[in-house]
Amino acid sequence: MKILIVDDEEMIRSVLREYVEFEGNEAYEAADGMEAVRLCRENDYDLILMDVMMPHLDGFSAVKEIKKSKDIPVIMLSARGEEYDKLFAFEIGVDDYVTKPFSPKEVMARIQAVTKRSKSKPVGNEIIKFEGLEIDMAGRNVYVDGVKAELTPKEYELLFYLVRNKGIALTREKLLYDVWGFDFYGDDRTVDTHIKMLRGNLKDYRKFIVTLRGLGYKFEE
Amino acid sequence: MKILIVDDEEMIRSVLREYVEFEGNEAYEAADGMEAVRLCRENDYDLILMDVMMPHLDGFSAVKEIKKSKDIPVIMLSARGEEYDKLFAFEIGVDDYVTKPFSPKEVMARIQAVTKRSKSKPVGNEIIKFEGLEIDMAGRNVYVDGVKAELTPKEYELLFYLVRNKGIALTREKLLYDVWGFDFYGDDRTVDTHIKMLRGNLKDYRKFIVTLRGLGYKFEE
DNA sequence: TAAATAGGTGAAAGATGGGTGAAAATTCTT
DNA sequence: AAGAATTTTCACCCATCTTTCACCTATTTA
Repeated sequence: MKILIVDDEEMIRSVLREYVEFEGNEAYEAADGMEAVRLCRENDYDLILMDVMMPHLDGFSAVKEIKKSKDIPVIMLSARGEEYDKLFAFEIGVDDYVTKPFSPKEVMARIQAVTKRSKSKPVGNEIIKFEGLEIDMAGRNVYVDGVKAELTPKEYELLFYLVRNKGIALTREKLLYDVWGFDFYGDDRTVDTHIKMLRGNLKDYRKFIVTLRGLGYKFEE
Repeated sequence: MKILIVDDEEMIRSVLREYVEFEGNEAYEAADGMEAVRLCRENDYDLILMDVMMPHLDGFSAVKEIKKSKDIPVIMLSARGEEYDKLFAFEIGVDDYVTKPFSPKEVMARIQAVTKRSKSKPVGNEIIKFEGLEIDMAGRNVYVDGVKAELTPKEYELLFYLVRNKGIALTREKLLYDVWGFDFYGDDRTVDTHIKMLRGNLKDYRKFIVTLRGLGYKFEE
């Protein structure tokens, strides 16, 4: 098993590495969220141990970014008393979390549990329907009145994001950050163009994508 | 929640029943499509777990028949490798499907997902009410006696700000600074005009926006 | 009561924002 | 390497929104 350890403290990384390797795994290290994201783009890991508080890019944002392209189990490491939203953690797909200071043994036990669990993780085939618009996020399929709509990758991402946040007003900035990624530094109007394309592909159901003048867009049933 | 389990194998039915009841739901059983259709005519269920392959009347045909009169969420149970037309499943209104052999846990997760989805239609967004005035900040919606009020961006911003600070006296200067932005160097009376427009759009509920002579405005319940 | 002050109002000029199409840049295929 | 597909930028245009301002009415004060 290839395990990526992400923490800004060299000491913690080396302690974890020792135990991870002792159990017969390969350990890799990253000193902050940014580096973790970069490494995950280029390599495949079986599990990530991710600290919450780090310079440059915090653990949550990093996980969010990584989970966009790869579904890797994640265990968060947080300092005792560090307040964070567990529900939020669950939403972005964190599998478990450990509070510092932790015993390495405890971490190893969590690793065992998570990897065993994720192996039997079911694949979702959830189908969401809005009138004649059918959306299968897991299967990356969208049907317009029963006919498969051929969307580009960005269009799928954008639509899925809008649907996941249906009824909520989303600014262009938020869309760019969450759909395009924190590292996208481009024009706001990029969103407009993709919305245009998406609307074109949704035919009659373009009505679900509502423009909020002066703000952005939202998906509304 | 009343859940109807439809499968010709007694074993599968009882396993599912156990889990369904464990989660605090009422379980009902049918051994084939025909029986399921009959039961649905006479009773109301909140969800149906329907096997595809069954004697007398298969799952698809049964669902098609049931959906004619009642819109009940359906999760299909299909054997691995059983080939069937997913598009057809979409069309007749199947909400999700699970492949056998499945872990009961998996099925329960799907049930949760499907029911949560159909329940959370009112998006769970916080809607603040003042008599017949409903305000949904996340969704950028304002309803006056149930009718959507079409506000301009500034009007939304202004109203939301007033409501967030309800009961608090706000000077024109503070409103300009917080709603318009620190970099706005314009006339005080701009606020007046927007208040006017806002009041016009709130109809009877204009009364909530109180003028404080010599000071500014406040929102008061 | 008259004058002074503050807020309400309507109209009109000016600014802004978003849809759109096309072209440029990038990425993916062959 | 060339070609195709996709993403991104950008400028134009029009509808909408914002802001100002002059005038009016209401309230307060002298």
